[in-house]
Order: sequence, then structure tokens, then C-alpha cells
Amino acid sequence: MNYWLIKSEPYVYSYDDLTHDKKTSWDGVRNYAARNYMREMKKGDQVFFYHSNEGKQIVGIATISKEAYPDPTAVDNKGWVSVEIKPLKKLKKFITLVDVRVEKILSEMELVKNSRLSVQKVSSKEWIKILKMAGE
DNA sequence: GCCAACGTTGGC
DNA sequence: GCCAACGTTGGC
Repeated sequence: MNYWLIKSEPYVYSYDDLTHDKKTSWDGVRNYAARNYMREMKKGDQVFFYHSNEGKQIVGIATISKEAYPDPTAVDNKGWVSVEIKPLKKLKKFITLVDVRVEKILSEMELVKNSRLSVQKVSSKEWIKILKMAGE
């Protein structure tokens, strides 16, 4: 199983919105690195849900419920894809960007190194560490 | 194929 | 609201 992190601005689509909707199609991604990660996602993979701009923290975990399929919102043919995600659980304690920055093991995360990438890969070591920090 | 110009993201 | 970082576009 692989671990991932996706970012969303909470006033556009928050983790609570996902909880309310029960599932959502993660579409509209227009970045090749992000697209390639989305193509690698397998059903059952777990995903940290990060709120960018407002909050700047990991607030919950989602799971991949449908693997990559052509993004219905794409108007060109550059191979953009969507995945479907479902909420798994909200974290007991949210993990802020500052929390990630000060933790040595997490300092190599794309969240720190390439903050603009909206879909990121998380190593199992990083995943476990963040869960522990979140009291899970 | 290079690179300047431009647009977007996201932290501050 | 500002601006640095990054990705994309398009002229040459």
C-alpha cells in the first residue's frame, strides 16, 4: 500500500465537506507530477488531507475508493485523471506545517521541499510518524 | 532547444 | 496583499 497527501483550500473543499459528501471525485488537477502520482494510486491507499492557505495543516485521512480514470472536466487530451476518495477518519490532533517543518524525519517531505505540488507521495516512515504525532 | 515572459500557488 | 517559487507558453 502507498501513502499520499492531497491539498485543498478549505473554503473551496474541506475535509468536513468530504465527510458530508461520503465520497468525492478528485478532479481538476493540471500538473504532470501530480497526475503521475494519481495514476499510481491504488484502491485502498491512504491519503492525508491537507488544508492549504487557511489552516495549513493535515486534518484527516481519506482512502482511494476508485483508481485513476479520465478526468471528465478536462477539455484537452493531455491525459488528466481523477480518482475517487472517501473519508476514513479525522485526526485527533491536526498536524500543522510548522509541526512538520520542525520534525527532522519529516524535513524531506514534498510538503516542505515542494510546497506547490498538490498531490504528493508520503513514505511509510513519514506516515507512521505523523500518525503518532496526531495521537492516532 | 533555449529562455524570457507570464500565470498560479501558497506561505507569510 | 505581497512575493518567491515553480510550471507553462511561445518567440526565436
